[in-house]
Amino acid sequence: MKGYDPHAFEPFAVTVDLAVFTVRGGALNVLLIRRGQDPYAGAWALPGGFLLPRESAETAARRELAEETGLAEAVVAALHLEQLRTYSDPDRDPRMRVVSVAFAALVPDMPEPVAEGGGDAAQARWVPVGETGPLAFDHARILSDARSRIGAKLEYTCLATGFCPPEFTLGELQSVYETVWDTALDRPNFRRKVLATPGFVEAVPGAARLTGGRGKPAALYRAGPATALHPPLLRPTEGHAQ
Amino acid sequence: MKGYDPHAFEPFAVTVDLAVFTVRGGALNVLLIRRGQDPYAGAWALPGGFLLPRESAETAARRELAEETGLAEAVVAALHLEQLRTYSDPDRDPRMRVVSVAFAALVPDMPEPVAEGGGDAAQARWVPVGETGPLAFDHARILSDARSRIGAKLEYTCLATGFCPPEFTLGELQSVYETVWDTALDRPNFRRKVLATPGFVEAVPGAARLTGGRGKPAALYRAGPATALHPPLLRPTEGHAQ
DNA sequence: GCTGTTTATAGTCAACGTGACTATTAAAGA
DNA sequence: TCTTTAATAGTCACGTTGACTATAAACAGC
Repeated sequence: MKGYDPHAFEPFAVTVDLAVFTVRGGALNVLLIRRGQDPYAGAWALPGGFLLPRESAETAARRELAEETGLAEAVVAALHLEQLRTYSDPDRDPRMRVVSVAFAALVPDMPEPVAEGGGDAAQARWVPVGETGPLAFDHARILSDARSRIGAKLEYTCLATGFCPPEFTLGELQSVYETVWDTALDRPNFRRKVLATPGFVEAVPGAARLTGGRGKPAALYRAGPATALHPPLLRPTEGHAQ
Repeated sequence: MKGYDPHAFEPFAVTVDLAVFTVRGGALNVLLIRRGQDPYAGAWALPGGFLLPRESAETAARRELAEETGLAEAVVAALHLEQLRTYSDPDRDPRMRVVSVAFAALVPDMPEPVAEGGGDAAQARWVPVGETGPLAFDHARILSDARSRIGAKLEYTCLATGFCPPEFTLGELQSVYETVWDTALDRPNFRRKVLATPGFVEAVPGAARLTGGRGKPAALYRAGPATALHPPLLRPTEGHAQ
């Protein structure tokens, strides 16, 4: 089955689809674009597009992300981008056979809703997950898969810092967990756990942020070199004992 | 970028590649086939092949698995098959642009090395991971990714039973963990943990296997309905405290 | 049969992580 | 100044886990 006779295989179109998440106003938001073209014209969809002839899926995903969000290439190159899975149902696109590699990306809360790429995608905006209406193609399914993957990975990786600006307080980090998991966490316990995990966060030498907040000023932290969380930070009320 | 102008995208070939694992003789083995055709002819490779026009990647993976192993369709349909990730480097195939969706599969130790599918693949055999020489394409990378994914999933899922026959002893289950992780586990502690996890295994009503073994006969268990392991069964010596 | 080996199973104990709290400190707003 | 809000410090009991020891039930060899 691995012969390379040109008639032995079917040509497919290959796309990437991106579930780009951010935490905004106490809710987990996802980036959606309004489709301007034929299948599902006018519907909201995840950003994405076709692979160029010499692009890998990851390269294409970062390119699309830069185009769609208007972020600088250097910023996009540093973002957490994770391949989710590939969707290949024969009928997932009404027109033709399209195989799509889905990615999940995490970005800190961005100043403006979003810029717009070329003249192709009509609009782009942040929408709280759960308030997205029906989406084009199987994008609701992709979004659902991405959401649960991100939630699960917060348990045993350090990627929560990907939702935070370069310097952040432990309160901000905790609210990332609380927003993604949609649960409340005990503040002292969260703090104890995060600080007890070597390399998760590291204190910024001097400074404590006074201005905006209306409580005791919090210390600032940066993301540390660790990527995994051992032992994991399990979310509560997830149908398990202890 | 999501227009459907037929000239807007490049056609790709799409394949599936399978990392099929089993535990044989105290080692984790992977199923390899010897390529009979042009690119990398004579080299060992993971089984796989092109998607048929109306197949999803998962359907194609199960079809290839059945063809390559000679297992009955019903058996293949019940196996644990998990999408790993998609490999899309532009140069991963020297001939053309091929995007491959990789899967990992777990099978119990099978009686015979393996049957052979059509007349296409020259040979198929089980090889201990780590004793595979160089592999065709980027299959060494895929195998490596599959191996670490399987090892990680043993920690927080119940899929270890996928390596076991329908009825098994706790000693056999433990040796699956020990083989995949390549570490020794304390037997009483392993037993306590497995039995304390509701739905992981359930005792077979009557019977204890006496024949083959040369110690006290062990009780037989079946895989239970649970799929997740909460709290996880963390592997030791993995660079973390406790 | 007896004895040693092998494996399964039972049980103990201390260390650690975690959930549930309470208390204190330091800012902003009334 | 007093209240409110949030950060930080600290306590305590419980459950899980790692490291052990002990017993039971088979077989192999003498």
